[in-house]
Amino acid sequence: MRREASVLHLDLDAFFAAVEQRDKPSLRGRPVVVGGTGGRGVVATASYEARAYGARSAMSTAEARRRCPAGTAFLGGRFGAYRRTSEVVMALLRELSPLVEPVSIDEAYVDLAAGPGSDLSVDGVTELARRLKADIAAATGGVTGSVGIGSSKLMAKIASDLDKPDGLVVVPPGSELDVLHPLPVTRLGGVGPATAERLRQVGVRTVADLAAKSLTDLVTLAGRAHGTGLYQLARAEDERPVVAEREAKSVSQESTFERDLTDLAELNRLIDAMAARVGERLRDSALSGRTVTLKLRRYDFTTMTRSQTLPQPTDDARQVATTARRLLAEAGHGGGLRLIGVGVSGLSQYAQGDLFADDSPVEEEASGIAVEAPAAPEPPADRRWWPGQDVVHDELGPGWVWGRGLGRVTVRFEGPLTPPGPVRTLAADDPALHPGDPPDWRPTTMGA
DNA sequence: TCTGGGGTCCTAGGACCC
DNA sequence: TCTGGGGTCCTAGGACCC
Repeated sequence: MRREASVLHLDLDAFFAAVEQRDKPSLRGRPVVVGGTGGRGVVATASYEARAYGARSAMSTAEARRRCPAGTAFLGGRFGAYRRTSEVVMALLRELSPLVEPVSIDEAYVDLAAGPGSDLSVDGVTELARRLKADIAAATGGVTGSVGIGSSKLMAKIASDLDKPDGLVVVPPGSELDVLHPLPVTRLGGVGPATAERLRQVGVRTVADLAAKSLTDLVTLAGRAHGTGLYQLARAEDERPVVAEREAKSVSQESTFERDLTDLAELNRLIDAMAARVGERLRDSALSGRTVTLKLRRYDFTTMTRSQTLPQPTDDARQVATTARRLLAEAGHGGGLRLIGVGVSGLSQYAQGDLFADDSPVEEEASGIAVEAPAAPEPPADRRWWPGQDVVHDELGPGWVWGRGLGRVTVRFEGPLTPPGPVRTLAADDPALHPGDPPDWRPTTMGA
């Protein structure tokens, strides 16, 4: 805990949904749910309008559909658009200080004490946050964020959560415990459902209750590391530094299927495809790893992992795939699998095979698909389109997919800088309709 | 039509080594 | 030769986060 409120936490509000509402004017002010739109999808983000009907992150999309009224937009994610917007925000944070720790695409800590601004008084950081929020909204086309500032990561994060959305809370140094102690323990990072239930059983509901427990009690209850952590957080003791660069510890790829799969050849082909993507990502980041992990989720949702550590690190898709296939053969797949994941951990900087790797196109071969899989059947025309997708029509211009089915696709033709636009239903195989790029939300100043 | 996908960190037991 | 102790690696699972 520092003597000044010099740690800032930013949390963008309902971020995915906010980007969708920016780019799709007809959705502004209306309920929007972003996430998996298939039968086994879950909600990634619900707009505040959708939250009013009870839609929540991590809820199954089926449940959100039950709760939300007709006309609610259920969209798959457009991660390229989110990433671009996030980069604009992170760049603004780096103007405050070089020490910026992104936690996720929509969240970051900033160490203001490492920045050029010297006024770390409560008034000073409040004014800084006010300007930051205005800059973010202006640069992103209206995406808002909640800012918390305090004497530690703990307090900054708690503060940003106190007044969502579009909030600004500074916890003055010295008042940490006044803010912390009345809160439910579940507001502390690291207290999830399991820990909350155990704490409840010993009469702990608030952070003040937690602070009354002895270190020994908490270690017994939650384990050595976690118990010690809880003991300190309850006292606002938090010395965790803001860390700009964190090295990746693992790279993985997983997929839940629309229906449970039982066919070994099909499962092996999926392993190959996932291994190919993992290998590609490893090589993109110049990493290789020694431990290959296969994750399986069975028909009954029980989850297991099987791993094997190789003698040498690898970034080779074939080696990852071969290892994962063997792990699957040993683990079995009786009853059917709903999910498979392939991952590599134990990472190091340099790929062992790099010096000798040919740069011929091994990837298709490595995936196994070109070698032994029958050619994937061309998906039906309407399967090319998914809700929320950016498209462009040769005559009608840019727009986005509202829905699809029965050989048709419904598109709304509008963009971030247009008024709400018209809806047209087209043949799914309309040759004039193409996948599009995320639209630019910034008004063009030069002729583009 | 229950329950995504990408991660991190911790624990615990057994193997193995000194 | 009847019983040690510590350290590291590997594997599996669980809790948690966004």
